[in-house]
Amino acid sequence: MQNNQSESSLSPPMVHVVDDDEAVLDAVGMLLDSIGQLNTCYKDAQVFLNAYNEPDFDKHNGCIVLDMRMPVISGIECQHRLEELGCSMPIIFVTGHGDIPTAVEAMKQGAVEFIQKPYREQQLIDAIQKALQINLKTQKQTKKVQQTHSKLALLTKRETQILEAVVSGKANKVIAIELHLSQRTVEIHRAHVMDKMEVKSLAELVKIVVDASPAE
Amino acid sequence: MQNNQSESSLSPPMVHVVDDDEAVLDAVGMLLDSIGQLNTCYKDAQVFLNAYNEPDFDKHNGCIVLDMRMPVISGIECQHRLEELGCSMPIIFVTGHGDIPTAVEAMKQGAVEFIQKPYREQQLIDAIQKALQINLKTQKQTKKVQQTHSKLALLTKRETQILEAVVSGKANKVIAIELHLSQRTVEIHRAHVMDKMEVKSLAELVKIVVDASPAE
DNA sequence: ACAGCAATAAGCATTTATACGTAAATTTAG
DNA sequence: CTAAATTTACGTATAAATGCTTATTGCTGT
Repeated sequence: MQNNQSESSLSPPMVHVVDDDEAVLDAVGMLLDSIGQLNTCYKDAQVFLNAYNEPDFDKHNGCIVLDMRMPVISGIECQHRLEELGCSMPIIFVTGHGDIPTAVEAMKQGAVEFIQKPYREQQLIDAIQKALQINLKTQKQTKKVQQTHSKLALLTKRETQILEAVVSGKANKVIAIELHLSQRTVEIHRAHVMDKMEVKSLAELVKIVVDASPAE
Repeated sequence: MQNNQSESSLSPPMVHVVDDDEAVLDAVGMLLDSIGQLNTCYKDAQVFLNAYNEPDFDKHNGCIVLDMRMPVISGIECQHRLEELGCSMPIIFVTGHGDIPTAVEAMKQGAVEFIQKPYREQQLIDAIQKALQINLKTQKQTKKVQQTHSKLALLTKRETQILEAVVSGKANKVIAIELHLSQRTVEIHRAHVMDKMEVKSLAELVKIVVDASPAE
């Protein structure tokens, strides 16, 4: 297994715009073009989801602007499908005839904005900017966690055991007794752990391991 | 100064109801009484905030039902104040004449529900139940974080400085040079930090400090 | 003004903990 | 069977924790 992380944070983010009203779609597309923002437009949710499932589709770098009221697959439905597909891009909803329960539902599902038509262009641009900022932050965090997991995968069983004990704050002496080992053996495993995890201090080790743990 | 954290996770949760309409307030109070749910009613946000700032007020065990439209201090304003006061109780908004932007704003600020009047009683009960569940889940974490902050507040400037350096992984020797101190002085401050933070190992220290840091 | 206290700083000595280098034996998995 | 993993001994060096002591500063209450 290798490090297959591409440097997505370096490539420009894509804004995916989904709206069944072609006039709106074109307008938003041109608006984004005018500010030099990379974008792709989709005439309905199904077309977007199909594109999303293409192997070369970047599922994590950018954000999504979703119209609420669309035929066949609604914005909310699309949000749910994306959730299931593990999409990490923030969603901005745009709607003409929204009601409060729908807006609340969308926000509870994690939407970053819910904008009503008609809106000022700047309003949408601000929301997109904010969404992209959130996305950038998520990406960095996710990347770090994945890198830590790659390193953790390189540890042997014993090393993992020692790592857990060390991170939980036990002294080498204690670990040695608990695992029926000599102190020297613990020291060597510990040194290997520090090497493989690419850290120079216990503090760093604890931080990256805790960060990459279940609760987050 | 002592450990003044009570074992709130063991005591029954309190539902705080804030509504300027006395009829509504009484009705909700009785509804909650009828299902055996501990509750306190407040006739406006100021009364609630005053109670909140009483020293014996449990700031973390329960949830809050907030009316949106109230004189002097609105629901949203109250939410903001509570946020600033470090309140970790989930908020359920109830409103008669809400609009989408307000609802979206409330949800963005972390509200768990936004219910429109008139609502079915069961709807409110479900929301409260869900809020209390969320509260239970986050309580232990929040409690730990606040306890850490209490301990951090007991540190002197120097000790805080040393803490930061230690947590960032620097050796005493390095810290001594950077702060123009002798190693012995660093060792003493460090020992005081360990005492005051009530930890026995560097690993524990790093964990509680990182846990209680801005990014969370 | 003076005594008392907390914070800060530091020296000296001791013990414990951690980090490595060298060497070698055993076990395990491909 | 070979390579990687695991284990350990002996020894040295650096780092950290701790006890005891001293001293300066700045604030506080009488």
